[in-house]
Amino acid sequence: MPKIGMEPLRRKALIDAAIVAIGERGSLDVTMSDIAGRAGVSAALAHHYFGAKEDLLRETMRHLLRELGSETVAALRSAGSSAERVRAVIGVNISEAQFDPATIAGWLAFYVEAQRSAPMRRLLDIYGRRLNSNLMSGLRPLLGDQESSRTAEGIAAMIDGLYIRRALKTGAPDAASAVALVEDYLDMKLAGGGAG
Amino acid sequence: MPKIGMEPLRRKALIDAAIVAIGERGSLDVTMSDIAGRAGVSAALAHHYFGAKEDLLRETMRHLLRELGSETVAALRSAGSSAERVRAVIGVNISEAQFDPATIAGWLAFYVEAQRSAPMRRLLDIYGRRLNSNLMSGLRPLLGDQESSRTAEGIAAMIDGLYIRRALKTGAPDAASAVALVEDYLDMKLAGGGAG
Amino acid sequence: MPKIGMEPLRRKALIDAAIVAIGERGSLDVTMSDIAGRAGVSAALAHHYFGAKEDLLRETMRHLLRELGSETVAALRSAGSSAERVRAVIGVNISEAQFDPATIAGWLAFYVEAQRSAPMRRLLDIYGRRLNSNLMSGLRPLLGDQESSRTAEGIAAMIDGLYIRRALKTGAPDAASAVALVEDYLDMKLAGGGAG
Amino acid sequence: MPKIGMEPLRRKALIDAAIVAIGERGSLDVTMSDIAGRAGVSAALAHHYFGAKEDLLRETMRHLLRELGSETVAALRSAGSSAERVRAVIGVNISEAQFDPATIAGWLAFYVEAQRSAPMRRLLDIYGRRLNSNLMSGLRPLLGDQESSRTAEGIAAMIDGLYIRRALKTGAPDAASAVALVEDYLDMKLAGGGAG
DNA sequence: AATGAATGAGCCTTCATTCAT
DNA sequence: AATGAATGAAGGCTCATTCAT
Repeated sequence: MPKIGMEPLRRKALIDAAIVAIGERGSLDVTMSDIAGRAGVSAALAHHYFGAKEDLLRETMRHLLRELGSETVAALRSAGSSAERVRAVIGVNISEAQFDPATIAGWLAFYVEAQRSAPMRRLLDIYGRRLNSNLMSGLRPLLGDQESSRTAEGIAAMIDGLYIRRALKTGAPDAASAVALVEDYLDMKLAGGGAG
Repeated sequence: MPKIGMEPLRRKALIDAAIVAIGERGSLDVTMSDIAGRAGVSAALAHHYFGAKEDLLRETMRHLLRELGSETVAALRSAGSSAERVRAVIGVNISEAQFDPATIAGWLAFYVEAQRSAPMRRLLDIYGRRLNSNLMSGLRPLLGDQESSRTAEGIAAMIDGLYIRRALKTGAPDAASAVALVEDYLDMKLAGGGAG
Repeated sequence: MPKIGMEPLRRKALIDAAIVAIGERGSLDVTMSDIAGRAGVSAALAHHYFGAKEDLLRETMRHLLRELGSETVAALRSAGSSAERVRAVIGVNISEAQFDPATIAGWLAFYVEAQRSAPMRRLLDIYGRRLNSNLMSGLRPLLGDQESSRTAEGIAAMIDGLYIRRALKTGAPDAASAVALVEDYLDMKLAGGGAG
Repeated sequence: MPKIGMEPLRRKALIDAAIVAIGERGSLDVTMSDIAGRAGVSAALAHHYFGAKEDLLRETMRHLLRELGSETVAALRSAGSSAERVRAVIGVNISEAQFDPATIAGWLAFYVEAQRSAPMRRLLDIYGRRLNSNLMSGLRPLLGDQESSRTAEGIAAMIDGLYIRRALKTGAPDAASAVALVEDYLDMKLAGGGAG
């Protein structure tokens, strides 16, 4: 019987391969042949399923976003207090899964690409807004609108900064220390520090 | 007009053109022709003066580093207290000059490239160590070794994070707000907040 | 028409085209585009099948060697006496097939290239050793070790010399005269002439 | 005072540099910059004195020919008998001076170029005719017209063959053995061997 | 006499993409 | 469903050559 229902499998394999390839190379500057080869198929098939390279990359990014999204939902579900919600969001963004170099390299590459590609930027905006809203929902009950906003911004910046530093590997903190650094910032805020 | 002594002028023009091109494109994925064209010369001349594309890019990065270095030295010179030293360093890294989108995009592009290119990574390491040492020299008298180290790390991460967010332009803070955000963090630390 | 199994055909066509191109030009200084064009394909395809220009050239030389090898084997098979073996080897090296200007130009070009390229030199060494061993196997029973060695050297030198003179076309002898010249040398040796 | 009469010095230096460069590279595929650099001048000056690369190369070849010519004249002057004349010609063509690898590589390179360039071919033809006439003038009194012609051809072929083998260095005979090989051929001819 | 400055032309090579099977 | 075949377009790099000084 002819192989049926291969499409989802192939798409998944290609996206996974793309993540690995991008992770290794540290940028989106990977060839379709390379990705397809890692997925065990021909480059022509990759085009067959995704259209153009750009589409495959966009799907890959979407995949990363979706994964982060599910992890976040799961983490928030078991968070009781407002503070716990904030910590959950921080924890997910700097979890072992997200903080592995290949994944980080992927994120970075997409950040770079987003400067040029509107669709990519739109995807990243979604992520940004979601992160912000998740942080705000935990912070607002504790700090008020203005300070919450400021704090969310600080946390987000720190996370992004830790990502980029981690990507370069040189003396970058591991996930645990990174989380500690951000939570330390949060703790100071919750303790009433800051401009407020 | 004399046709002699063009080399330094051309090198400068080519490096400036490279920064602009990289800034516009948001990555190192620019062509020699593009860069040379912006500098008003042929691609062949760019090769004549720099050898290979890689060399031109490395020189460009070196230029960025050197500029940041001079600004830092100047800023530190007029800093009186330890706290002022730290604020000076923050101020330079998020100065109008450094925080302009094209320059930032250049930095980012080099960060990405550093994942793959050892020479680039070495250059970035220099920057990282210099930033850290500058921060530490101001923090240590105020916070002690351990907390200084932590704080320096936090500040550096925040700066990098603000850079990357700024590169995407979407709703990113301007230089002034960015400085305020980092100084807020610093103030809390100096006020005795944090893990200590 | 089936579009499968083109590889061996294309490889053959490209190698043939390379021989013609090199023959016309008289050196390896031919472009991939030229070769590909003669084979009726794009330059990109030539790269697809051979990797780099160097590889195509090496394969081309290997092809020349292999052809000479087969012809030699065939000729030796029908050689009865020792003397006939020697004549067979001479005949093959200066056969109509080998003595055609394009083929000769190819050989010459490879000789030149071998001065610079170790892989090419290795290939030519194989040819040299094989020619010598073939000549020796016929000569040794008739002339003894030392004189055989000398004679083989003389024959080989004469053949190479005739090749190079033929390549220049100007007043060079045709295959028949060339063979006669070498056989004349051989006959004198067999008749007891020379230093012995 | 302005440097006067530099022209002949520069021309000589450039031609010498060309010989060295060609000898090292084993072909005419050398750059004007390389040659000029070896001569201690700019590439522009080489053009100033020679016009185009082709002209410099032609002059270089002419120089090689002229040198061989003078050596031949000198050698013939001290040759008494006809046989000695022939040996003198052989000796000059395979003298230490002519048989050094760089010079040989130069000759070979010009042989190759002559396939394409009419002017080069004309120069080589001069050499060929001169060699033939020199050999014939010594052989004719001893062997008669027909056999002389044949013998001259054989000697010339052997010399060319020894050159090419020498260029590849691999197990090629030194000048002395090479001379011995050709003289052995000559001796057999003079002793009455051959087709006659 | 001599050279730095500058370029056009050309070549190798890579790669995304299409197509027929 | 899958792939080998094939190519156009583009980029990096080299080099002979010209020109103004």
